[in-house]
Amino acid sequence: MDETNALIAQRRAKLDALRQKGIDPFRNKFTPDRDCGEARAQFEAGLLAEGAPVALAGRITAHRDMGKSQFLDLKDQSGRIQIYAQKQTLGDEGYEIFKHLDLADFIGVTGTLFRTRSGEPTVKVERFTILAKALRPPPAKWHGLEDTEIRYRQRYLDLMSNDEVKRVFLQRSAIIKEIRAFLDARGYVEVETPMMQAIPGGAAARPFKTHHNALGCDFYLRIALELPLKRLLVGGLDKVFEIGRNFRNEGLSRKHNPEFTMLEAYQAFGDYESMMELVESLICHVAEKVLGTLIIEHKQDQPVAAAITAALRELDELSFSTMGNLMKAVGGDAAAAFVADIGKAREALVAAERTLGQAPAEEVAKRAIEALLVAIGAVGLHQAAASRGDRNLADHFTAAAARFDASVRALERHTAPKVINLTRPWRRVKYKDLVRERAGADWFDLSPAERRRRAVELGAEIADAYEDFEVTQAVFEKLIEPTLINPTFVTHCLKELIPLAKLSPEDPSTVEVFECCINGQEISPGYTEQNDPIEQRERLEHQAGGEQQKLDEDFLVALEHGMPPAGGIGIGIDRLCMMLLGQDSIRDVILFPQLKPR
RNA sequence: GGGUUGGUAGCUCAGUGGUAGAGCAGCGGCCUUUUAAGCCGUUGGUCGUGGGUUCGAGUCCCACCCGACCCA
Repeated sequence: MDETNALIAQRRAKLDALRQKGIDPFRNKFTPDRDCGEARAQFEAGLLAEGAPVALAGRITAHRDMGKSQFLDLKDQSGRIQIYAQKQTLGDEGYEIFKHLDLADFIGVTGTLFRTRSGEPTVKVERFTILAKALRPPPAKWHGLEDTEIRYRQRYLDLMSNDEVKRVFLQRSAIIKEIRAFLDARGYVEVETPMMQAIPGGAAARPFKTHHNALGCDFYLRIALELPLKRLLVGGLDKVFEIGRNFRNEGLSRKHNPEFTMLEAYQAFGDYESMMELVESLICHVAEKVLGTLIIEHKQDQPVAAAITAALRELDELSFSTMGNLMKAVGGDAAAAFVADIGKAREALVAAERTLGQAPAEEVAKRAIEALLVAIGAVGLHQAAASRGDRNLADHFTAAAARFDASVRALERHTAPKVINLTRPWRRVKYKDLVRERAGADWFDLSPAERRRRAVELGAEIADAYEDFEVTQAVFEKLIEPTLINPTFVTHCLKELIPLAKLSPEDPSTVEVFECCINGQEISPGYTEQNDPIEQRERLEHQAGGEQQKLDEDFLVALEHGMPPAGGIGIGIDRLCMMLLGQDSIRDVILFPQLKPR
């Protein structure tokens, strides 16, 4: 945001020069007769003939100066079209002004369509108007904008220079539009409920707190949409939904933004089974409308590149840090052999990295793993000899081998193409059956202490304070959920996890719910909603844990007035977009992700 | 919160203690069908911030700020 920059000063000087000439560089209005992309497409399709007049407006994104004529690229949301200006058409003065236009300026042009020698549809400019002068230079011409911090803080620059980013956000908009269309067609009514609540409920999460001056009381930003929507079921709105922002005062990560968008929908006289059908149909509808397919492939170039870069650093670190001590411990020849082996592994890694972009990422990952196995072999071979001479060195080798192992595991996650197949019907499996499948058929027959021990054996992190059901849930979240790439309805979860759902008559230790997992993430929960006010109070009191969380008494009063049996769902819109649009980070599907203020 | 890693020109990046660089963008010149146009010339830096070590720091050390990734 440097104000003294020479490039900015130059542009301001140009602005002043224009004003001197009596030209207003910030116009109120110019009316194009079509979009840039539209004009190009219509010309290509023969709908506009050679010589057809057009009026277009857009931002200048490139220019090729030929002396007495020049080509510019004009870009608007629809796309890009080339324009061509000649000195003889614009006149000496007009051409002089045109020549001093800057990249990123907005202009409007009128002229006629023609095709250049190389076949490019082009507008021969007859008149032009400067619509908005850009006083700062745009980011790179063909590198795009790479700096993640600027991309997130100044998203407009990201959108301006990275077409792929623009595409993602246009598709996010299309996804939300199709969700509305789908629910509307099924007779759901869209409503809006308060974001500021005296008692935040409907989920277990830390809320943001704010204060209302006139009312003299505190409010919380909502953490879920659930409780107001259920009040509407009581009121007789039988099919309702809301798409809105929730706020949770918790950590930020690849999967979490403090404010995120949820869809919640409730249907009177539905249950968790009818809601599974809804979720399945809704997501398939959206995928087909927006993507035109139910088979979604995710590129893995970025995680593979990151894993290889990390592995290269490990390799370099090892050869630099051990060389001297290794010479002392095992002698020059052996040390040289070791370094040569590591060097070979390094070369193979670099070679693999170079093929990224050409070869499929999963092939690259496989080659990188082979390279790392060479390095691990070399470490193993020399470790025994080295450890006789030097204790610290042996520790160093052990640590290095462990880090290489970690790198291999990271790469192994990407050795198969990542494809999500949304073709129906989606798998439905009971929570307990899935846990038995992955953690042992006898899982629920074990004593709590045995379960805890096996969970640790399986690699889950178990805190001492965990209750028994939390141990099972940790196994589910850490070991099972990440493997559920294709859509899976995990039904009948443990009742302790979900206080707002009805118990399952066939197994009262579970509730009639599902968690729909896709892409290794929970995307959509759905319940047969609890409508027994007495039962609901008990469950909430048990969850509330006494004083720490206040009960929403008005919600319980509403239930006492009678809520019809109902099914409800939530869908995390951001995660749905990540899954459908192949984005690994929630920040890449939220226009303005939360960052710390500068 | 912890680990790893990054911040150098408008952008993308080099720069392993000894005169701060390249490409693109910019500015000037040549060129009336170019398209990552080309050719010639040229401007541009608080090296994230603040300390320290040193004859000398973009580079080494310490603290802090802001990102990214992984973990909690």
